[in-house]
Amino acid sequence: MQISKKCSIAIHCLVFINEYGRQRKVTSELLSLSTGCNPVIIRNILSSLKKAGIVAVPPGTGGATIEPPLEEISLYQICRAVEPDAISKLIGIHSSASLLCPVGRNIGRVLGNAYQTVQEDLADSLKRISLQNIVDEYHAVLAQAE
Amino acid sequence: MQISKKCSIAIHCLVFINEYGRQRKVTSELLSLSTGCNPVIIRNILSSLKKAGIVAVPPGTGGATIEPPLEEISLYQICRAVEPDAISKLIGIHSSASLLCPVGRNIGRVLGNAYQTVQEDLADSLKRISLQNIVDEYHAVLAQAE
DNA sequence: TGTGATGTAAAATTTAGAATTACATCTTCG
DNA sequence: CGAAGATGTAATTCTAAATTTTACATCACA
Repeated sequence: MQISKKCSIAIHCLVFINEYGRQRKVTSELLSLSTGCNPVIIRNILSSLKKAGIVAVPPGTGGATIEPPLEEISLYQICRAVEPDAISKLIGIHSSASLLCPVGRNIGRVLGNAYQTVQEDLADSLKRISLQNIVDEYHAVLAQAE
Repeated sequence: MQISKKCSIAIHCLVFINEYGRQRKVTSELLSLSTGCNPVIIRNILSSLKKAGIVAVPPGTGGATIEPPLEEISLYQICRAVEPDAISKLIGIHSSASLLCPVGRNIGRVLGNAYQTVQEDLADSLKRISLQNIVDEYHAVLAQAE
């Protein structure tokens, strides 16, 4: 029960800013048109990305730009910025187990330990993909779509 | 938005069956008491595990048993059995992107390609953990809890 | 100082997950 | 045979989480 589409929307926004940010001012309004979701969601996402140092948004006047070089931005950072505990809550654990049963009393801890490895593997996997990779992929898909 | 607690409940059931299945008949009623969730959910989960060849449930008389050796059952198999497309839908993709925008038109495919790698990594990670590992961990936690 | 932006809180809506109800079916035992 | 104790599953209801919307405060520049 966990990684929502916020992460995908964030990537969409970053690709868009990268493509068009030099030609025009990219506002949350514009991004909301391209992504098809509410401007408020965009603002929340940009706000999170800003706090993580991934984008800069000048106050008052608006218009987002990407801060670090694309190779240095990983999917992990994006995901982490937008949904801080998506990864730690990757696999849901039932909280209703009976304390009267030895299995019920301890299953939570057992699962937590086992899942931690998986979560670390997932984090590593996300760290290996950079925004640069995504942008390259975007251009490849774009070229092929003609 | 994705891996539900069904997977955890399934593991709970399997550990329980492994611990007590030799002494008594483990019914869905009993498992529902230990897990704290509805007998129907347990039956659905056992039914999925049965189809995947992980447990056997004699018709009519009831009482679940584990089929293959514990080392041969991976978390991947369990997860797969219980929620066939949890992994392929690990990270949500927004479907509302505008077709009028080049980014919007192609972002779905771009994200799909990028996420596929992540999904494969996750699957590999889940394959590396066996039910035997979980049972060992359970006994370790049990010993430590005294 | 008015306009076009962003930043957020709070409420409403939608959707997915989980629980419940209901009933069909199966096997063994009295 | 037929009642009892199980599972199998469809259909419905309930609940919690995600998403969207509304509303309004704030900021910079012309």
